[in-house]
Amino acid sequence: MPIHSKRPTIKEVASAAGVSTQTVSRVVNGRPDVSDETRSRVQTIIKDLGYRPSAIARSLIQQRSYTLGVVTAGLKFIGPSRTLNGITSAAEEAGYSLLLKEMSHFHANDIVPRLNSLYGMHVDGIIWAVPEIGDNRSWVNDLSIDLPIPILYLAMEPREGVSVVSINNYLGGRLAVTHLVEQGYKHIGHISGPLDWWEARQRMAAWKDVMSEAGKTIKDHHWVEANWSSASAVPAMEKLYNQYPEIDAIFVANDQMALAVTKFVCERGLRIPQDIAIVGFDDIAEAAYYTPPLTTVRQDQHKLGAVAVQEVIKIIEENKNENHVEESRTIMLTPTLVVRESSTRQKEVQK
Amino acid sequence: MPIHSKRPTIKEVASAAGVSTQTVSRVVNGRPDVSDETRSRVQTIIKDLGYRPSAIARSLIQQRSYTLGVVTAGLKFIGPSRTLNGITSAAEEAGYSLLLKEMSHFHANDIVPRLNSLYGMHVDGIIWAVPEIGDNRSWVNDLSIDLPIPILYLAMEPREGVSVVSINNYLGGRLAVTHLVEQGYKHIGHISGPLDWWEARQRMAAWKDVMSEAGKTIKDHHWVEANWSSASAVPAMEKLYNQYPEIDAIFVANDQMALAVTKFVCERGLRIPQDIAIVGFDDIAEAAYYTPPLTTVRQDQHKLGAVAVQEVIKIIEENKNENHVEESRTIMLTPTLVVRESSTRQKEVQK
DNA sequence: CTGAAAGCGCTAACAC
DNA sequence: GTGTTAGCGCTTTCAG
Repeated sequence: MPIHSKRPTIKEVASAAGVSTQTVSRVVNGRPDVSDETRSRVQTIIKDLGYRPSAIARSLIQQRSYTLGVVTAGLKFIGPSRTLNGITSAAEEAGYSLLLKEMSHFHANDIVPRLNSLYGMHVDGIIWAVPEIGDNRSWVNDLSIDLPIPILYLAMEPREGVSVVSINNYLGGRLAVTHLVEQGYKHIGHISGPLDWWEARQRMAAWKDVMSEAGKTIKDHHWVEANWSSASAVPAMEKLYNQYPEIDAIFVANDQMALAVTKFVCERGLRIPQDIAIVGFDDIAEAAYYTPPLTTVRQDQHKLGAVAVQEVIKIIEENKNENHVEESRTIMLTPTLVVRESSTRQKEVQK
Repeated sequence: MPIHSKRPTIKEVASAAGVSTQTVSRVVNGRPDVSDETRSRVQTIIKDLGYRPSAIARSLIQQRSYTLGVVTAGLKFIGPSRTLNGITSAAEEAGYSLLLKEMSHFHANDIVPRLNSLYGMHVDGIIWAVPEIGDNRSWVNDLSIDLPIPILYLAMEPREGVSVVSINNYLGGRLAVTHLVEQGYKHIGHISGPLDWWEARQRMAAWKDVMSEAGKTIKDHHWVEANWSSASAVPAMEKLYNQYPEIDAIFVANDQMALAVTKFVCERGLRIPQDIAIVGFDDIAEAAYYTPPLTTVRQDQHKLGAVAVQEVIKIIEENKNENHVEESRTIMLTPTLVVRESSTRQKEVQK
């Protein structure tokens, strides 16, 4: 029993079994060209010594680590975690390990050390799972930091020459606002996320577009910007309600903010959805348990992560073909509307 | 400009600079014993060639990877993610990389392949961040899977011979129930988490203990078991309310379930906290925006993760001393009570 | 079916 | 200051 002993090497196994390291290697890798007798003897020794092959020595010689680098941000929020959850399960399934880096803030632009660190550990590909905010994507076409491995980007505006997997936030926004229009609401306001976020801009653009298609004129006092948090939505909602008293429905850019809006409306003695309808975005697990249950746009962030892993592995495999020309791809996942009580003024609910 | 070219090696840099690989190594590692002239020449070449040192080759020779393995579960929930967030930031600060594995379910007992995989990648230590559930810790004292690197366990009952960092759930439960007793509530029920979880049992034990210390007799119909989710709390609360109609306060084992309880109470036309008080556990970001804002026990899961990293690194460092006897340590973090409106029947709120 | 030699990219130890 | 040698643990290649 190897109690806190040194790591046994393939050499030790070989000499204990009276064979060459080659043969041990063959056994470990399940190669067919070993006699059954030798195989079982070696396997016994491996067990006895507690031998575990070194994946990094293998990576070094094979120039392939079966490891993916993941760069994320904001794990304390549920969105990025759900995505990471999708990444881990797809990676596990595909037999890849994951090297994780979290940026300390969303805006951080010290990209190069992260990239170098991952590349130095011989990752076969990188998933850049930090959302697009401000100019934090300015480096993607910077040739000086180009790496000989693929990088797949999540949650950003599709771009020429890079591979991207995103959820279609614009479509999600359209689903939300169209639903409110169809329910007969006339004065539909918006509480947006921080507008340096691409996703927040997409959701807001959808609100504007659907409203003008419905023949309404958007005014500046019909919306307020907040920062995704429940806390930020309180003053935002107060401001919006004061400057737009006719408001009878609100498209809130995420469910956390919708919770605070619900509280505000409830405290004013207004009824949801009779006086004011609310539609959120995300479909967090709690949304169905708000009072009343929240209509919201469901985005499958788990799938976002899983697809990212599959795509980056696909690119890695393709690049093994010498004469393969790497081409970038863009995938947009489609969100869906989940109708609950917070927005159904009319009795005939279309589920 | 190295556009998707091969990884340049130290040898190529050396010959391009007309020096030995040793000298390049010295420059890369910032050793002082290189002339300024040589250093700058080498640095220029490194830039030009886009050379990035191979961390795994370095790990191989130094027998030290500056990488930690993290095994987690349930990233789609906010608790484990907050802990992981603490782990990533502390690891980053300490200069360690992270290899992440997520168990597909909390109960999973295919421990060995995970451990071997991490060990095979030469991690210097492991943080086992899966909560203790059922017998999913039965292996910790199994000598046959003992590794020559330290494993630090999170969120489990302290045990002889292993290092553990946990939050004191029992104390947290005491804070919650004591508060309700002090507020003058007489019929304090409990909705527990799944009782195969150590943390759920601790919270429940605290409820029982404080109640009997207050001279109350706990009956079986005073509590119901649920499974942490808002969804599970709906039938649980219905059952509890029916079987215990005198109930005037509830200690709910987490904030998600407390949300559903809030909704239930609200829909029955009962007032919180006048008719029924609610205290949760976790202090998720949204708890302050429930209607009414939720009194809850704050556990600093971010810190839990950060402390885990610091501790495991401490053990790694200590083990470098030949004659150091590894001793296990137990750290218990202390939760705090956050009093909000959902439990303050008396006007004089002690903040 | 099995083994010997070479080397992945790097650094420790020692020489000069 | 700088170079040489050896080797971390493994797999590839080729020989037998």
